[in-house]
Amino acid sequence: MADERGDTKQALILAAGELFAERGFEGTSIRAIAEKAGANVAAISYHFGGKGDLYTRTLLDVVHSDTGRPVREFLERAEPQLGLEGVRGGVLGIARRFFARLASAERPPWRVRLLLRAMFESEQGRLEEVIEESFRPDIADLMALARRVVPELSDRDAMLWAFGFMGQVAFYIFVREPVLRVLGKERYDQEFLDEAAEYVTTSAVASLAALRSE
Amino acid sequence: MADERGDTKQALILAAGELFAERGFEGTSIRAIAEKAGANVAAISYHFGGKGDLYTRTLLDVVHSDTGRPVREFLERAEPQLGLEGVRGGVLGIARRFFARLASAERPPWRVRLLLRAMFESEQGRLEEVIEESFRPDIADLMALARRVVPELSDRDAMLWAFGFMGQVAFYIFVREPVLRVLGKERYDQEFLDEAAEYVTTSAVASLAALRSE
DNA sequence: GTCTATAAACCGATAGAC
DNA sequence: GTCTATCGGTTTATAGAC
Repeated sequence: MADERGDTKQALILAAGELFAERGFEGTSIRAIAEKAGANVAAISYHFGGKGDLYTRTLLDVVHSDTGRPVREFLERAEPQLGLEGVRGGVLGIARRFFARLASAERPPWRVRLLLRAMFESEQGRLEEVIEESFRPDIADLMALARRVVPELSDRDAMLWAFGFMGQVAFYIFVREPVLRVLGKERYDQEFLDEAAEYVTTSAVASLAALRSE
Repeated sequence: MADERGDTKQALILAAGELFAERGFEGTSIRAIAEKAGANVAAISYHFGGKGDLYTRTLLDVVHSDTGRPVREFLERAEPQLGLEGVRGGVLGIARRFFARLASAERPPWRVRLLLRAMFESEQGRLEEVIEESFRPDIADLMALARRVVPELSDRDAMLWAFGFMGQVAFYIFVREPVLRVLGKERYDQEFLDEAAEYVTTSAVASLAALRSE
């Protein structure tokens, strides 16, 4: 930390993360990374050991970059018990924050895309860390949220509800291109993201109500 | 067809499809494909022209392999107008057929995974064909199904409902590894798939009801 | 800490024998 | 239609000069 500026190192992580997210691990060469980062290829071995270690580093970087945990934060300030009307505003806020990442300029969407890709390509190392530090906590938080409304919800039902919510949101990231094609758009615009967040919320609340009345 | 046994060719398509689905285009070498197919590397150039053309061929093969269109088939035999109770059985059947692909041995799950990967990795060619012949028709069918229950549904709402349904199902394929890890299972078993199909149906019907009463 | 030069392995493609 | 042998290019990684 004392004798390293960390400038090149950070530039490499940033460039690598973006390239890995868009082209995948195998589709990204260390030369492309170095070029994008304005650094030398040898710097990758020097700073990280190799391409695989750099990949791991980019994943950890995204996982630990405190982008905020919308669900957790809502849980902390919400009432211990919620009605269907009370939970709607919370879920909508969460959905909006998730969807905001898809189009935000300051926090580029490749981060969440990198995580999704890592979960998809189970081969390449460090999936363990992504699951335990990102996926599992998010699912657990969503399950807790569901139980604020329906306390007697079984583990299985709460989990299915959480998967259903995450699945709907994730869909817009991992099949982005087909969705945009069908929409006839070049990129997600704010209007569509708002409507999508609104619908996902409606769906989640309605599903919760259906689970309660079973 | 007359002077080719088609044995090697078919074996190559099958082996390539499975490898592309699991490791991606860049992560799969023609040597690995040839070995898995029990053929020679040169056979790939001979039969298809090159690796890229073989990839295209595997995609077209999956798209055109008439695995059945559950939604379309239900639409054809269902009443022109459906109540919420009437649609539930149909949606459940559709969901079950989708989920059955995740664990079936005879119709291997890598086919749908290959399609999803192609939609995710928008770079590699022939995405157009996958969208137009698989994604768009499925979405259109789902939208038509929604309108059997809520005829006055707007395009936007019908589409969001379709995306929501597809998203939930796709989630279990796309993030298979993390989901299995959280479930503490090695692979999807019939019991879980049944419960998941049941929940997705409940969620879809409840969402439809919510859209109708808005 | 940065760079050039290069090693060693692998890649896709194919010429040419059978 | 199948195979071996090989070409030319690219990959990751690193030794060694600065």
